[in-house]
Amino acid sequence: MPPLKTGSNKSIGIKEIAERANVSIGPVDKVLHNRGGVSKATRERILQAIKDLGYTPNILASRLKSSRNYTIAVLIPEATDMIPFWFAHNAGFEEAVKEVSPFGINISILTFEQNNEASFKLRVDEVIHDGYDGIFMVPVFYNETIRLLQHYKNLNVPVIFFDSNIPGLSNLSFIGSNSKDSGYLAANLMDYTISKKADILIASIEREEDNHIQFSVREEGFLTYFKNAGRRILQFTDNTGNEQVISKGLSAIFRDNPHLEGIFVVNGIDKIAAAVTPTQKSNYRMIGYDLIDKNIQLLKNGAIDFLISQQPQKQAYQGIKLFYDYLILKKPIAPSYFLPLDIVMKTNIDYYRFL
Amino acid sequence: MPPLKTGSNKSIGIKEIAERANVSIGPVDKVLHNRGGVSKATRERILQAIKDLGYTPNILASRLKSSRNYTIAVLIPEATDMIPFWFAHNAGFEEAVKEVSPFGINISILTFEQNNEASFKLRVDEVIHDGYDGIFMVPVFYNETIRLLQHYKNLNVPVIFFDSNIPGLSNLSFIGSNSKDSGYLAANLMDYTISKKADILIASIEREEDNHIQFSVREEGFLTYFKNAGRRILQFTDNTGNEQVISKGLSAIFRDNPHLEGIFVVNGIDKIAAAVTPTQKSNYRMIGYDLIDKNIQLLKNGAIDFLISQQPQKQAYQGIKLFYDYLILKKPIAPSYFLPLDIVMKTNIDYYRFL
DNA sequence: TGCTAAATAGTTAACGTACACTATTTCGCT
DNA sequence: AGCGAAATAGTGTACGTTAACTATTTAGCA
Repeated sequence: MPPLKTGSNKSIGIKEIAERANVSIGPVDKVLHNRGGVSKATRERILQAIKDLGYTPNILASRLKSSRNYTIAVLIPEATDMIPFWFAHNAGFEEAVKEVSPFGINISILTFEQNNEASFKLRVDEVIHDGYDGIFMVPVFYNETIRLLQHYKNLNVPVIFFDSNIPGLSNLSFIGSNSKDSGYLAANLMDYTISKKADILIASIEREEDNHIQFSVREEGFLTYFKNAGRRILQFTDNTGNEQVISKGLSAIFRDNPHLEGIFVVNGIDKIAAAVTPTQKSNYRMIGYDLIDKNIQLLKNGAIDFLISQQPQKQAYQGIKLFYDYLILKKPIAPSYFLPLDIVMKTNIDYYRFL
Repeated sequence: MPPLKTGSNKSIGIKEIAERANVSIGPVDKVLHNRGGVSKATRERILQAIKDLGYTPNILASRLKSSRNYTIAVLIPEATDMIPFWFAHNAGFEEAVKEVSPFGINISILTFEQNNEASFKLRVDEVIHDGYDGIFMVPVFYNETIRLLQHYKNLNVPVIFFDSNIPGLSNLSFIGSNSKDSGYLAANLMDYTISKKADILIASIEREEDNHIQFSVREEGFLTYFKNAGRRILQFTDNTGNEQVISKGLSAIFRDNPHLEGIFVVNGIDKIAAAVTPTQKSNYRMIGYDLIDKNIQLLKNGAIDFLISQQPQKQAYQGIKLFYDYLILKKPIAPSYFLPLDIVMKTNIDYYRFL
């Protein structure tokens, strides 16, 4: 059998289609870019020639000549010691920029405080004022997001959400993972690792600076799985952030619930896991979120059993490449891209530490 | 804080470095490509100018002009109904080719029969005879692989292994996953999902056409985890491929081993799972490999609990992009790239069905 | 009909690089 | 010193596209 070859050899350029349409390359280029100034008849002929010859633009030559630059504004919460989650995206942005910058796509990273609408508004003002060719953002605050969208809708500038979604808006696309499914998955995994009738604790940490909606959707997914399963599900919510307090609270729960075997931690698993002694831990399975350094440490030493990762680097990487697809390659963009929910444990964590 | 901008604006080309080195672009180009014909002194000056100005070649212009083409031979076992695993790579190859073909990288897929060294030899002959600019291959047969490597070593043509590795050879790199770790991971997962002292069965199907080495390494990793764990580990190997026979064999094992709770299937989990009745299945956890269609079906209907994926599409995609990195961007290539071992279950499978 | 403006079509100069080709310099040798 | 070959340096064209600019045609109107 003959080997399968890819790629075409004879390149068909605007010169060829000009020839076939009996015009010079001028009008061809005008047609290709909808720049007007071409009579209807020749336009038709050119269009036909393009179809006949199967013309595909040479993006190399195109980029070389035009050298139009696109700057994408990346609106992302600021990573802090409290919320190190947002650190992870950087690697993805870097990698993506390396690939697409020869094509004129660059990014401006604009951070804001996750719990501070004013700081978000400031950035939105900036983005509107400075004028970007694309927006890649976490739509944390509804009203300001709307404002940004409305401004850029008229300008036909692509806005893509990531990490969390607000459905029904005029953004071009969303890339991230499905929070509800992630809760459902966690429940499924939990179900496998504890005994049939054991109780489960849902633990969370209430902090002003967090994205509550996403967390409650995780919980919703988790609860959906166990609906009518006849398990007793307990709740523990801390709002101090103090390890001593958490430790005390959990100890009381452990004492009062002898059938408890699993702990699903909606957020801040580093705090929760640190508040559980190794002796206590040996009786429970703990599942939580996010491959931040602290959590990886806790996973490795057995304080955490499973982490579910939303692959932030990949979100960043793929997201930027979506702008490349849209702006340079003119490819159609799907309304949403869901990345896999990775199950990470002690024995496969090392493979997830890089992009 | 000012926004972080990426990418440089003022482009420095060979013209600029020529100017700074007080020569015309001719010698600059010669130096850049080591084509000789430049005196030592001017060579030094040019090199210095390149360093001073931080020149990076414009790959767009470079590609546009030279239009040198690279064809990569992909040596991969033929996918069949018996071994559908190799189907999965196609999507990855396609995706990668789409991205790199503007840069002149194309592939020729050459398939061989996995259990037939003669067919492999034929392909090696072909690859040697036709002359390729890169080889991406599954090194199934040792001697022929050596022959191919020796031929291309002198020509400085990059050879990259994928899926399985033969360490210590002169290939440029390997991309795939670590089979031993995958067995170890499976064991870890199994340990979580069955009770403390339960027995485990390791099941496999012996077929001529399979890659035995990889399978035994999986088993080795699995056994390593349970070394000294005090669990009883049973073995079941079928060499008929007949569902009836497998079913009988398993039933006997189930009958004789009341403490059996987990089944680790090294290969051919579709056959094994199909031979277990739903009633029987309710007593066991089953973990196996490969996201082939049949297995996905079985995972969805509960006949399989966990699948470990080696991400064949991703291997294919990343592998081809390695050639792009090496041949076009002249980036250094690491000796090995290990892809994550994904844990897939009913509740996250849908996110793994695409690349 | 003749003139002008508007509409349409054609020409051309880059973009940064590769490389073949030509021009100049260097240097050995008689 | 003068010649020619070898070594080195410089020039120019093309890759396919963009877009500004120029040329031509069409059409409106007095």
